[in-house]
Amino acid sequence: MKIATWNVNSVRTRLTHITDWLSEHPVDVLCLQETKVVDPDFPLEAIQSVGYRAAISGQKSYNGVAMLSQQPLQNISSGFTPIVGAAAVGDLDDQKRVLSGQLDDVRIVNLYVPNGSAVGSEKYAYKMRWLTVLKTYLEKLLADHDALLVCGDFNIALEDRDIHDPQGKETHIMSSPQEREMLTDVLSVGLKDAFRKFTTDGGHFSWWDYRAAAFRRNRGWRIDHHYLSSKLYDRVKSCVIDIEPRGLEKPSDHTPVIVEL
DNA sequence: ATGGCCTGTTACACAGGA
Repeated sequence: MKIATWNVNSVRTRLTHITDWLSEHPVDVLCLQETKVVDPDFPLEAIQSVGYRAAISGQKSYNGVAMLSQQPLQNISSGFTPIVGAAAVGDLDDQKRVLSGQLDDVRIVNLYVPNGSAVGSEKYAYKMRWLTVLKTYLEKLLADHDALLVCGDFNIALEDRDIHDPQGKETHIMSSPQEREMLTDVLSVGLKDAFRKFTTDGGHFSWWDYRAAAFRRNRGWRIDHHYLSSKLYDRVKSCVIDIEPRGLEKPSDHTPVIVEL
């Protein structure tokens, strides 16, 4: 089984990149983030034309997640609320960032973690609050599903080897010590990084800034991840980053990351 | 040289991204 994650920065603008990629890489499930479209306007026909169906949770202009799959997913759930209850979630499900579904025995969670804007900002506090609820959400899911895969755009690079240049990391969004501690705490529920099972060196990234020729110079960050429960971590065969779509005309600033179970 | 870009919006500059 192959599962991929890709922040496409607008599903409509990136539609041919997505359908071309699926035709060349027929993964079982492709998890998308930042679809930036309300559900009635999701480009379903184009997705269906390459043999996929879509579970979607979108909103206008911002955020939005989708799961494209060849076979129908089971037990699709959107947001934190169905798992942890409305009281714990508050307003956090107003932004569409969480989608989950099951394929065979594998429970898949697709996440678009808040960016956080700048360390210490209001959006940064929102990111921390969101991650606190995420931990509860994953704890509850793990209690019912020992084969759990949590993927998406985490907007956090956990280690210095995940950044082209760790200088200034203490105050930079995505690498501040508080963010790293918070994500480490979330993963302590029982999840491990699939990519680091196979690749230990630096220089491997999933996002490059549009500015300053960052991709050409490989000045990137590894912020898109697949985290696996112990059962799946033992079973995972590969985890690779496909940098090719980042080099296309008018690309997303992120590129797909693929696991094979 | 510490900035450079991109997307969507009842847009015509701005918010948000990372």
